[in-house]
Amino acid sequence: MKKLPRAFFQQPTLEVANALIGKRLVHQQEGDTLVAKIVEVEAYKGPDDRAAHTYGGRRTPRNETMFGEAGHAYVYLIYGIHHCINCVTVGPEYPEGVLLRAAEPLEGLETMAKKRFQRTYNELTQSRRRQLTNGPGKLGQAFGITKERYNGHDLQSDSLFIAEGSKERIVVETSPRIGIDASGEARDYPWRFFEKDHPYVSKRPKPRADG
DNA sequence: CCTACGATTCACT
DNA sequence: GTGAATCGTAGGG
Repeated sequence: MKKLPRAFFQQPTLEVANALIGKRLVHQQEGDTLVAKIVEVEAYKGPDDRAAHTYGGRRTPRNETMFGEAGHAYVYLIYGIHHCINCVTVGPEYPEGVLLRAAEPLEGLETMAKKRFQRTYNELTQSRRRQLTNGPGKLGQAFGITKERYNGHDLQSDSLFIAEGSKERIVVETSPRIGIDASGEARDYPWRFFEKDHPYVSKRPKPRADG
C-alpha cells in the first residue's frame, strides 16, 4: 500500500479533491487495518469560500489545523455527534482542505460493521452495508476517527493515511456541495467530486428551482 | 455568561 | 419529505 507523499496535498485544492477519488483511506490501530476506497469528496477553499470554516480568514481553535502544513487531518465535530475528516491542502497560511464524504469499504468490514451497527458484517442487510460509509459522519464512525484523537494528525504516519488506488479507470463527476444552501453564490460552486454511478456516493445533488 | 446553529444522520410519515 | 437529536463552537454582551 503506497502512501501518498505530502507533495500530493500541496497541489491546488480542486486538483487534490479530484485526484482523491479512487484513492484509499487507511486506518491502522491495535493490529486492525481498515481500508476504504474514496468515492466522494468536497473542496473547501479558504478566505474566498463562504461555505468554508476558514471563510474571510476566520481563524479559531477549531479550524487551526487548516492553517498548518498540507497533508494533515482536519477533524471536527458537527451537530454535536458526527466527526468529519478533511485533508489539509496547499500549505501554511492557505487554509484550504478537502472533506472526505464517502467511501467503499475494502478491508476491515467486521470492525466497521461493529462500530456502525454493533453487528457482524454478515448480519447486515444490503442497505445497511451501503450505509456503513456513504456519508461523512458515517465514514468517521465506521473508521473510529475522532477529533480528539486525529485532528492535526500527520497523514504521513502509519496509523492514518491516504494510499494509492488500483489502476482502474474512474469516471469522476462534479456537483454543487451538500448542505451549504445559506452560503451565497458559493453554494453553486461545483466543488463536490464523486465517482459516477458508485453505490457508496452519499446522494444526488439537491435540485433547485432555478437550476 | 448566554444564545444560536451547524461541511449530518436517523426515525417517521 | 419533514423534523428531532445533541453539544462543541463562535460570537456577542
